[in-house]
Amino acid sequence: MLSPKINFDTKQLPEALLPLLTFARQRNIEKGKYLVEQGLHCNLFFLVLEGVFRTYRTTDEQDFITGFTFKGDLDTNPYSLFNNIPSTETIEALTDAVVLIFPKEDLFEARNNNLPLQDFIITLLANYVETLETRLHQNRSMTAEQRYLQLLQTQPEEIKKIPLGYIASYLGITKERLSRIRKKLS
Amino acid sequence: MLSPKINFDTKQLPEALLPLLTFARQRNIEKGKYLVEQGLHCNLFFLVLEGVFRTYRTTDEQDFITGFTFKGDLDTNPYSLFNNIPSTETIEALTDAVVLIFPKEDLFEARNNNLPLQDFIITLLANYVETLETRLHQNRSMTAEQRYLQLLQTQPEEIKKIPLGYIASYLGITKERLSRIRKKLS
DNA sequence: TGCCTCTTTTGACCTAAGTCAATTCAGGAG
DNA sequence: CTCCTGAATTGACTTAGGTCAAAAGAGGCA
Repeated sequence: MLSPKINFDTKQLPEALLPLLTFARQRNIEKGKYLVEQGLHCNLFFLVLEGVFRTYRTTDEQDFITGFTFKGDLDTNPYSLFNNIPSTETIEALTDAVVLIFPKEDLFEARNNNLPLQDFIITLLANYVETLETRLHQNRSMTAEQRYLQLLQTQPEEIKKIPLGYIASYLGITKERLSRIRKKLS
Repeated sequence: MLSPKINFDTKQLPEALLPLLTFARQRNIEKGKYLVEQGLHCNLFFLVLEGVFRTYRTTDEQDFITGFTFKGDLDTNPYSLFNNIPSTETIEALTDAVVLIFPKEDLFEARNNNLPLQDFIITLLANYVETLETRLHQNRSMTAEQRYLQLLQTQPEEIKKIPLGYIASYLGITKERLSRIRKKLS
């Protein structure tokens, strides 16, 4: 996810995004379908109205999950979107989902004469940088168990919907290890 | 570092930064001095003209190095700068250094009527997000030795100037381990 | 030249987490 | 209900990397 928990009630989108709303299309996404694909150009960003997504990178046949996206989160691959190059990761629906899609052309169009929108994007990215740096830091300073407990604490509801193997991949550990951690904690 | 290797020859700054140049102040920084401090508001970004910096986070008396900044790199704490909140990390000169400082007020002033500058910042941040995601990914998919080799390959010159203990911290390992990795490789 | 301090190296031992392989469990399709 | 398939658990064993403590280098400077 790029942004965690935007406070949206359909009409309660962030001010800066309102001008984009006329261009946005609501779409149903089937479980297992991709919104962004590693190797292909990412030409949208989206807001999750319903469902769960995972973002992952594939190397040597192996998937590494870098994040999850839940209801109320904005997501995209900023590197691909803003540099106009192929995406370095895949974003896949883990459940049937409903999203609000903002096509790239419209975003870029709107961006040209809309300073609040630019500011909004900058803040979003700056906050995401912080999220990533914190994760990097916690990966070194905390044990797998501590990281799992922390995840439970920050995302108690959402985490229940995600298979153990995916959570393990996100935490950077094996499924066996997470299984044992859960056993120990119960 | 926020940006790696800007192609600067004093006058070869990125187009978008030129309007900021009149506000920029060149300053000498003594070894050991801070440009940004964890817990304090970050009110600048800077370009390294000479010297080396390290960025680190402190928890429980322990420092964790999140990155180095070399000649030609831009750096700041974007989270603090753009949200106007205390910095989550410290940026310290590892050697005597010379930097070009862009004060926050001037940046924010210039940002208001300068779309190319906004675009430039967005690209910078999007690229840094990618750098961080790649690091996070490599921390799980590669061994300490592979990560060290890769660092050697991408920063062969710069790395020579940095004490072993700092490199180890950056790689997320102990100094003893890095010492052994070096021994094995020689 | 010699002393002090900081950095790096080396050795012995420990532990968190991975690997592999065999079960067990759970949910959907007939 | 029963079968099948993918997910989760469990056990036995291995390993990358950490910890602690001591020794060896390597400047800087009086």
